[in-house]
Amino acid sequence: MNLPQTAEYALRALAVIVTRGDTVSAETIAGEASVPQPYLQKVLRRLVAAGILDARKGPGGGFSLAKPPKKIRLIDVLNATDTSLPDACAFGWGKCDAKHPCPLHGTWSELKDSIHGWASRTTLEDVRQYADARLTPLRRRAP
Amino acid sequence: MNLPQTAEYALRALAVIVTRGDTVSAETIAGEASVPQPYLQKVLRRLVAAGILDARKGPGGGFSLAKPPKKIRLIDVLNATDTSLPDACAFGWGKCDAKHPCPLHGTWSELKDSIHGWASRTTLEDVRQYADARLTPLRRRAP
DNA sequence: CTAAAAGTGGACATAGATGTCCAGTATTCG
DNA sequence: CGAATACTGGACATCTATGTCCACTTTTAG
Repeated sequence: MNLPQTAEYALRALAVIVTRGDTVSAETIAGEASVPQPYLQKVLRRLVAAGILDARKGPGGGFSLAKPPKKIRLIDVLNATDTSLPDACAFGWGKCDAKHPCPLHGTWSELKDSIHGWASRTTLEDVRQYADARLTPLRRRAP
Repeated sequence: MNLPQTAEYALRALAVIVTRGDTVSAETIAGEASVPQPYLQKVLRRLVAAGILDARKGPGGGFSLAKPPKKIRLIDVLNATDTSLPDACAFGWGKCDAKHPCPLHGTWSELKDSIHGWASRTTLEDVRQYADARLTPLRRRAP
């Protein structure tokens, strides 16, 4: 019941990029996010393919967000990394809903709903704000 | 971000056993829960080893709960199947807490807490009650 | 124009989760 | 007692996620 490594790495990379606010090279991201660089490259490619990141080659190149942080929901990131959230009936039924529930339906729905809610509601803007508020507290001191 | 098959199978098996309320053979469980029997046996063994189920050999034998449903939390079932819930820092930091948070700490904690809460709070008694209320509505009709 | 920086694409390797099988052991019942 | 019923334990097969490597292309800057 964990995020796949791939998805976690994607989130780490995006956290680095969004807190920096501009273009960051794969090498830098790998260092800051403690991700093996060869694999990270592969993950970043997927985020580019999904339209979440822009890539720029050549000296000074790297990766930057392709849209405003507020427009990038965690669920978009998870989709881009082939990470499926709990969806199917936990009891293995093809049709399973409130009208024709399997024995696990109630219990399982609670979990599903809360995970889906989290992934749909949270955006990179939330990550940015958190990091901004908690990681650089000096900036916010009263004069 | 799904439960491992093994854990899901364990939950299915327990749902069958708790709704029946007495000893059920592996063959019956496999049929009702749509789980391949050879693998199910392996899963059931783990639940026995963890003290969640009792096993009885011989004709009329099978598996039954080793304790009252209320005493069996989902998290116990997950532990018995080696299913770890999200725990470590999503950013890869060794130390990461509210005082020294990584950039993902806030976002990640929301998810972790809700999954942990669900698994710790929910017991097989909840599953039993749900099944009892929703799956056999006839029993509950007014006279 | 050319050399260095940096991303791209795909082949290949590995480990752990999933799943099958079979020979053994215990228990019940006639 | 002995035969049928179930559970037990472990060996073995397979597939997917993870991870590495390398040759290639594009872009910048002098």
